[in-house]
Amino acid sequence: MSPQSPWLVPYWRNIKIFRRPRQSRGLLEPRRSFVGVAEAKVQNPKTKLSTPIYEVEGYESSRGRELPPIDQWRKYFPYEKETSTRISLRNPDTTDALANALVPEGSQGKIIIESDPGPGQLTRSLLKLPRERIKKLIILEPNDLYLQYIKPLQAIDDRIMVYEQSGYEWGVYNKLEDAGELDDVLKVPWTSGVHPQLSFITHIPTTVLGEQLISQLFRGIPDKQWLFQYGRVPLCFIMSSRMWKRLDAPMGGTQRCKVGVMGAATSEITELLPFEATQPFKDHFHPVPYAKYAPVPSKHPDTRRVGNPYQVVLTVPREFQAIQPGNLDYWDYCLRKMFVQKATPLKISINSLGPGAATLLKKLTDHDLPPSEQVDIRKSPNGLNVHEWSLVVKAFVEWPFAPEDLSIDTIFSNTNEHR
Amino acid sequence: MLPRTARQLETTLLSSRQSLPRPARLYSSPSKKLNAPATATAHLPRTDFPAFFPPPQNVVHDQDSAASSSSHLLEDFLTRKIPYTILPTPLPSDVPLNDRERWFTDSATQDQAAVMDACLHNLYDVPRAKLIFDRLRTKKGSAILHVSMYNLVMESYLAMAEKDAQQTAYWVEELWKLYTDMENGNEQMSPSAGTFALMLQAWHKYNPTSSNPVRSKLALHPIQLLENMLNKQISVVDVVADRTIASSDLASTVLMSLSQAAINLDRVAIVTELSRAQAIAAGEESTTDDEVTPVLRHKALSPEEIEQGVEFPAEIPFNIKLLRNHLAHIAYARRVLPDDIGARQKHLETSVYEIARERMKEEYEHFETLGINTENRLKDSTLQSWMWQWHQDLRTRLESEIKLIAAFEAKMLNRHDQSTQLLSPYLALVKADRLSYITILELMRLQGSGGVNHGMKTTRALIAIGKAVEMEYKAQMCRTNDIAIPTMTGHSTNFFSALGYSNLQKRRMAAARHMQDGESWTTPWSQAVRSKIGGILVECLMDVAYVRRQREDQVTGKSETEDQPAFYHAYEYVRGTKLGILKLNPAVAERLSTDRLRETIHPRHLPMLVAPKPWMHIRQGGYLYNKTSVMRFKESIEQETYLQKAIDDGKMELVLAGLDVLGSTPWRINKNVYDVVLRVWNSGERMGKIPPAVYDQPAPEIPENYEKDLQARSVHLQRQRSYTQAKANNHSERCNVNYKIEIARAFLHDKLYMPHNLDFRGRAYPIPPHLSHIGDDLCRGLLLFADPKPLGERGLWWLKIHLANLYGYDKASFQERADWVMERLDDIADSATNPLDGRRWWTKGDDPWQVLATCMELHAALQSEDPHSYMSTLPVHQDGTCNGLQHYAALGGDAVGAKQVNLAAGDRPSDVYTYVGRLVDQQIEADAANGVEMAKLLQGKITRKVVKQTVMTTVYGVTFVGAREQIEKQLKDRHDIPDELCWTAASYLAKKVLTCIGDTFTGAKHIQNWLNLCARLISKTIAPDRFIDAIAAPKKKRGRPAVAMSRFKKEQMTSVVWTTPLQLPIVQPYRKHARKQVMTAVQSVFISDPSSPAEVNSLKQASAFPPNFIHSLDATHMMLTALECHSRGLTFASVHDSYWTHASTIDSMAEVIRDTFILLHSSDVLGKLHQEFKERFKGFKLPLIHLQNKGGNLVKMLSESGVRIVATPEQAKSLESIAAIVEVSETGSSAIGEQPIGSEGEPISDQVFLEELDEEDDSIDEWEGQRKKAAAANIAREAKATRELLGKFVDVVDLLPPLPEKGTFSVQEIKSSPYFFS
DNA sequence: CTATTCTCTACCGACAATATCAATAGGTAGTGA
DNA sequence: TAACTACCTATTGATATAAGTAATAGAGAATAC
Repeated sequence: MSPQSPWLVPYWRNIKIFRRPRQSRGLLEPRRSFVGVAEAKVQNPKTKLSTPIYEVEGYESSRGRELPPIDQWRKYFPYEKETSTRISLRNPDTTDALANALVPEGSQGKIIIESDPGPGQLTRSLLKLPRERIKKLIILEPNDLYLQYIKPLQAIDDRIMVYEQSGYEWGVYNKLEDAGELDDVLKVPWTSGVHPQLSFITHIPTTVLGEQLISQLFRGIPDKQWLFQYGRVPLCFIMSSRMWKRLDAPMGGTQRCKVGVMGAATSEITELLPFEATQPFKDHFHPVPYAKYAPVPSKHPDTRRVGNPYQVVLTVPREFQAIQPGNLDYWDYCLRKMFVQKATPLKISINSLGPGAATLLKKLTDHDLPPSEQVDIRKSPNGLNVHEWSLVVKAFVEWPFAPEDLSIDTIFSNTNEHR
Repeated sequence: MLPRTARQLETTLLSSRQSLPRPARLYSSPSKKLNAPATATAHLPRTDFPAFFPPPQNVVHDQDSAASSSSHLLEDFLTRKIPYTILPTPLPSDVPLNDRERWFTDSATQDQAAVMDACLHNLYDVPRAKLIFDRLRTKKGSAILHVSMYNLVMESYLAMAEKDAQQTAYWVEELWKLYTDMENGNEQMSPSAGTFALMLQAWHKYNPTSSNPVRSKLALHPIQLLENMLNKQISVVDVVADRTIASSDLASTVLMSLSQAAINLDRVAIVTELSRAQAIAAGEESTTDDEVTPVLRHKALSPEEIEQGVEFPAEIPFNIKLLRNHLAHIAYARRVLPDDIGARQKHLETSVYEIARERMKEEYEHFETLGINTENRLKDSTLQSWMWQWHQDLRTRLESEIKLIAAFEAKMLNRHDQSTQLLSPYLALVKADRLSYITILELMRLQGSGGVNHGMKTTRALIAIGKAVEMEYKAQMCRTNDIAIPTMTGHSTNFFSALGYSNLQKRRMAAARHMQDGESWTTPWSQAVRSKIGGILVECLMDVAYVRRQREDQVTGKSETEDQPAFYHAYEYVRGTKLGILKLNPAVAERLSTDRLRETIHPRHLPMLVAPKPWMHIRQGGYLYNKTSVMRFKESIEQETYLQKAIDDGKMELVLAGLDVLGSTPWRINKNVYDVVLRVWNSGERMGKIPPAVYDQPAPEIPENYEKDLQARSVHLQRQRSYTQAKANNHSERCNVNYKIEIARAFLHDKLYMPHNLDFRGRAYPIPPHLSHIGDDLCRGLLLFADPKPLGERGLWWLKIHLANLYGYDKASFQERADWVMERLDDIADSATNPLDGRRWWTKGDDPWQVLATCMELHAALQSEDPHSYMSTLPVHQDGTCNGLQHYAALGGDAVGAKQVNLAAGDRPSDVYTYVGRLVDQQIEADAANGVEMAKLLQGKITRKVVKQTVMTTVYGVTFVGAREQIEKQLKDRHDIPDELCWTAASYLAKKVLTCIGDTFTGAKHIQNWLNLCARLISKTIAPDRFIDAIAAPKKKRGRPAVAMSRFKKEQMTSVVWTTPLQLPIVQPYRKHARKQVMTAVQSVFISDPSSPAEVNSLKQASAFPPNFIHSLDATHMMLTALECHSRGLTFASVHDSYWTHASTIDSMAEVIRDTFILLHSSDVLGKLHQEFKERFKGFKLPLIHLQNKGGNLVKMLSESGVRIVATPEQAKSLESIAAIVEVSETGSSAIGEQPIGSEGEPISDQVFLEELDEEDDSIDEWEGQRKKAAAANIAREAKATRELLGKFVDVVDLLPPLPEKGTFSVQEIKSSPYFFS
């Protein structure tokens, strides 16, 4: 086996599994799944700081502790497959503004989990805030190069805990708990307002994975999974405008989609900074694509291409959850099936829900019910609000002949044939 | 309670299967009379049936001489130059339509023709048909136009003249006009016998002295018509006997007028001919000589015929049927399938829907008598009874729906132009009653296909239903045409002699022509039309078909019912893209694995009761009325066109004869095995690969932290999903077995035959999909040869070996295997006599059901008084040991490889898998010694099983990734390697295994590479006749390279095409088909248009060529063996590389297998392929730019295989990126042609691209100069290497690598290798 | 005419993404010269 | 009657969709323009 360059290791592997190349472990040596803080402090970074391509005067001595000048980021963080789709805030003014918006004056003793911070511009802005506002800052960052600019901060500020894993691995949160990292987080009842301590921030990459993460996190809310077991924890996403548009799509519009409904049903979603505050992309984010063949105002602004607009979004779980605990799968199923024909009136599109689903129409238009409990079946799925959706789902749940197996698909994967 | 009763009834029905009436009833109508002819079969002399081939004993006496001489003939046959079928390369899609139509009809035209066809049928809308026809016939020379199309149109005109009294004059006039145009050459379409038959009728009906005179200036008197006929050398008898002449009276009249005309013209010969025809038709003259009794005259009329008022032949003086029959006898060289023998099969094929209806109705009424009221009908009855209900509703619905559609379309036509796509004509072709059955049955049949649980992909369903309607229409036409069916295409004691071949050819062509003349013109429907028709039918079905479901509320215990659609439409997402599916209501799906299914199977999917109709043409053969294609085409009309051409040219005789041989083998169901199968089935238990009735694995439990922990949740979901999948698999397996049992039961007391057709490489497959010898162990266990042969001493011995093989003991010498069996006679006897209640030894074998069958056969033989004279029917197999590698080894002369796949003799069989396993093991030992961790882990764990699949699949070009996957699976199965290491270990092993295989089969490796390279090069070429246009095409952007590059991509239209030694042209179908959305009533459907041209997929062309070539070779070997076995009187069947015959004839078959293999491989197969490429692709240009790729791999490979192209020193300088294969010529000659891209220069002559042009250098400069002037500064930026390559082309023939050198192994050694096939 | 991303990965039997919406093409009807 | 425009509809093309991409090497094609 030729030793693989760590750079060639695809991105998802670092997210899912363990950062170190296989070769670094002995064959049967158990996997080290987690690098603790203490250990990380003692242990020298495996990779040495590599010599930068261009020296910046006076910078080298503080390198790591401080970030390079923002116009030099391309040189200090050159193209790497692993990070190529990870968008990070680069402009310190923007991050300052964001930090202030997220932890405004008057906040106290916040515990913030920042997942996948990249080089850490935002991290630094957070640390610059008045000390009493933030009690603890937990960083989840898997990339070696970025860690070189994150870890030195630990020496400066003891509020920082660094975990060398991505926040996209569910396992890492179990680790946090096991390590007692969240022991001092209060469990705040859902009805007692937004969680006063805990906040979550993450940069969302421009990949399917990023978009997945967002929808997964919404899905964690109804059953109070993940951080939501502590209460209504606000989430801050630095995400593509493409994704924001989907979340923000108005009822009845062509953009309205499943994740938009799920988002609206579970959370209040706002732009934490105005759109313009993070535009244009090249002034605010890293990486800026090589301009010659991929100019930044792209022809297709709504694709996952690096360089398309990014912005900052805040989501706060709603106190009243339209999705009853345990009903998540039903919602998922109904939305998924119905949005196939999102512009077709319910009267017809309801059939997607299963054989004989047309009988649900009777329930939805039952004149014995108050008008607020009825649904206009001439509307199409993209024209329904959350309340109307909850009526549809309710009818479905109560339908004795509803399909039993709501699991993702009934199509066999055709991978494992052959005898 | 009612449900209980129903349940009981159901079990009663199930368990009493065996005692149900014999299946013959299944295919017969209630009337007893029909059965009579069928039973008469038994009394016919053996020689007459199956009459397709001469009885073996005729051949036996000169077997030796025949064998030895045939071997010479075969050798001559194989070593001659193979005649190629050559057609033009398809043109790219942006070439104007007209230029493309000569060979490949586009689907818009196809649709027009099909609508016309439909409009003509039953005179549905002849005026519209005429409009379309007039448009179509402007496309002179297009492939779609055919004289039989003209004839059908004219026939309809004539019928319209009669039907529409107001318009008689108009139609008659149009008829004569069209004829005149044909005669005077305006149409480029010469009239045929059919045309004249029509014109004579027209004259007869509307001549000035007739009762209904129509004045037409163009009308011709029979005298003139006869003159025209004679000019075209058309037989007058053919005219008289033509299909379009409906009655004997009319025929007689036509004959008279022709006779009169002949007298007037003083053509004595014609007069004589006609009077003889008259005598035949009058029954005065024996139609044939003494050998064959005239069939028709003595035939009793069938009840149907009596019903239809067919008159007794003897009662009329002139019977056209007699004449037609006579002609058929001549065309088929007297081998005509007697009506009574074909009757049951014909009835089966034509009356499926009626039979199904009767059965459903019966079932329905049966329930009625049980007192189940209509209220509960939807809930409690059986599948059949439901189907009957659905059918009633759907039929009514369709009747009104079709009217609505017709009205709507009529309205649209008034408002708009004619271009609207019409569907109503198609729907009018088949009665609503049948449309309804087709829809229901097809949906039931497709249930579970495409990996959809209890359902199917919409696209597939709609197309299948549309196609079924089309098939039904065409089957009806066949029945109406009622052409006599041949039982042979001719035979020859030797297929390979020139004389034998030309005999075959002559006879087959005469038969094909006769069939074709007897059929009226029709044309296939496009995929879009099929899916639209399917859409309408399915939509209606979903709307009307309901079942009642009942369930109890788990909390309240209250029972709820609801009427639900029996079929419903839904969408699923597959990796984020939508997929439309049609599903059965769960209540229905449940019944499919329990209820009886025979009503749901179309005979198009069943074995036949008589030997298949011999293959005469591309869709002429196999089933008697249901048209099947002789080759299974991928979505590629290119393949079809090639085959059509090859058949037309008479090159396919041996292939077709081979298929006939395979189809002529009679089979029967193994009753003893069947009984055991049935018992297992009814018990519902899991055994011998029969799945249990109720899935027996526990569902995964929900973990505690499921609610809170995202990770736990996703793990559980995954488990749940795989459980659901396994359960669904169980169900669909159960359904499959149900089908097999059902079919076996239906044929329990009959001989059955498997019609065969080919895949595009020439491999033969039995057409029946459910039950055939190509199926799984269960299918094979259920099948026996119908004709017994005495075992003999050798037969008994082979039978034992066969048993050992099936059980899995196949690595020992033959004698050891036989001994092994003898040691287990006790177990065998126990298995045979007490299969289920005994020790069940058979169930532990590799192929349990076949083991059981063999145990029974062996036991019976040993129990009999004289085992050697035991009449055995069990097929005994001879399997090639890794057949693909055998062919490779023979091609490459690999000594080591040959030994391992038993081409070379050994005292016991070699096993490649073990061998490769050992090699890998040795390397691992070495690595382990060097301290490689992974090697230490894997030490001693490399079994045969681990490497087997990979070795097998190297023939198919498995890649590293694939191999790793296979090995990983195997390692995981061992359970002695930690799961998380399996993957790494598999990576490590995969590399080793692939290298070891390469080392063992060096010759094979080289050949594989050679084939791959050839295909890679060929698929990137531009055909010579397209070349000039191709490079001149992009005019807009003045030679911008990007444009040129994409241009080249578009111009990649050349598929790899080659010809097998049996002259079958093989076209690789891999192209990048553009697909479009087509709106149907159910949903939009995403289909490709097979007739629209598409670029080749060169990657696929290259990677699939080596396996395809090898398969075309093993197919050839099989066909040769089949033909030769037939000549020697052996019963033969095959599953690609497994050859079957009676135990007693194994020895002779073994000899044939070896002879044919040796001769095949002695005929310089590869050399011929190389030669063919050189000829077929002569002048095909390859843009040099395509040789550039990442890492220069291609150039490196070419260079290593010895490719050199000649270039001038100047050129060489500019060709650095491909320097490895450039040879600088001293003389200034060059194989590289140059042409700036996209310049609008004058036409370029061919010589520019060929070598030895002194002026060429000048021309280069000139071009360069021009370009520099014209081009702006940005062009100057173009990278040097690419610019230099872009304008350069080379003949692909110059690039084809020389053949790799052959190794030392000589194929003659195979003769003495006992384990070559074993 | 380079950098980056995407695709595909074993042959055959046995084939498949679809709803929606904006933009465009094409046809009709009406009108006034 | 030819020509023009406004208006309407059928066709075409582009785009979004789901969501742990189970594990992932390496070549070749496609894409960006």
